[in-house]
Amino acid sequence: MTTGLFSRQQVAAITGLSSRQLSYWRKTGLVVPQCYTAGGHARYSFSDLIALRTAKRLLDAKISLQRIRICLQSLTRFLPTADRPLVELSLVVTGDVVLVFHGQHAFDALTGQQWVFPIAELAADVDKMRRQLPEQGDLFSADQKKAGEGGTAR
Amino acid sequence: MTTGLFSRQQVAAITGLSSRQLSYWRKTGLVVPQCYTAGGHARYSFSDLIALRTAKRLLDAKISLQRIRICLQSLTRFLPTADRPLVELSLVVTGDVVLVFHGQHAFDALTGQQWVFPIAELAADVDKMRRQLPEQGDLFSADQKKAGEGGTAR
DNA sequence: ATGATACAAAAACTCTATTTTTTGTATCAT
DNA sequence: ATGATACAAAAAATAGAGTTTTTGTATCAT
Repeated sequence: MTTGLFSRQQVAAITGLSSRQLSYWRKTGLVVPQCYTAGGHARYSFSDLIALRTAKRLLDAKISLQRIRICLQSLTRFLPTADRPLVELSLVVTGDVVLVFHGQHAFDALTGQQWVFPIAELAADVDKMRRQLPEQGDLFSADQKKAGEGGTAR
Repeated sequence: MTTGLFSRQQVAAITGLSSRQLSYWRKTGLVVPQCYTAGGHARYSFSDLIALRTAKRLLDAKISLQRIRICLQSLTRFLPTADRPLVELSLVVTGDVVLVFHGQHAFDALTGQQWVFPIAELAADVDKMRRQLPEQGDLFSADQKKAGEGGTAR
């Protein structure tokens, strides 16, 4: 029943995008409808809708079209298995960045930088530091005595 | 035993920060030691170490001091319960952004924008769109017929 | 209705020059 | 050793002019 392909008007109504945007995005290859009528009119599939919706969200999040394109480039570069990133992946968008979460990893779709500070790592750091202290044990106690002036500090 | 307070040298050795940085950060209020000796010498607590370490990580991640300060401001604004964000919270840093994860929410510590695209939401959107279609049912089928030219499109 | 085109306004980007921040090095007093 | 200070180099932020991109509006042909 709703195997549907959607016309421009419908897509505009559903996604909140303007006709102008749809045609420009089509022209520039950002989101291209998956099929056309014999008459050459665009017909958007459901997955197209999702791509459009995602792109609009990115736009609403102040990510410019140019950046969205960069995202798509690095996404297909880093995740070649993803045919249509805007459809398949989940993104965290904020400020200047589009974060992509993929399994254990997270990376910035704009720069490709893979860079995460997981909670666990911070906890591990505390231990690491604690373990580092013995090396300083000598200096430490020495200074502690010398700095006895500090006295009641706690 | 290791209830310790740490001297400048020790802190520098442990965190990898320079003396200059420690004093500048102290002076500008980025990370201030929790206590001083009677002689007026800084003594960093363990939680100070963590704050310093976190700040250094942000620096290494190309977040400038100025941005780190902005982060701290919005963090204490958005999460007033967090006394020392650099110690308590876990951050995801990438590119230009410092993401803060706090329970279900995530937001950009730089802009304060709270903006996340969870996977679940995307799935829900699909349903939402599907539910929106009936409203367009009339146009839809009408257009489908008219656009019968499209024929074999599937 | 759709698509193509043209023109103009708005938004975003680039590049450069300038200013401010941050850090290193060195010196001095405690 | 620590902290304070001063000077200079490096890094980052800011401001502005000029360019490109994106979008709205309108017109026309199918």
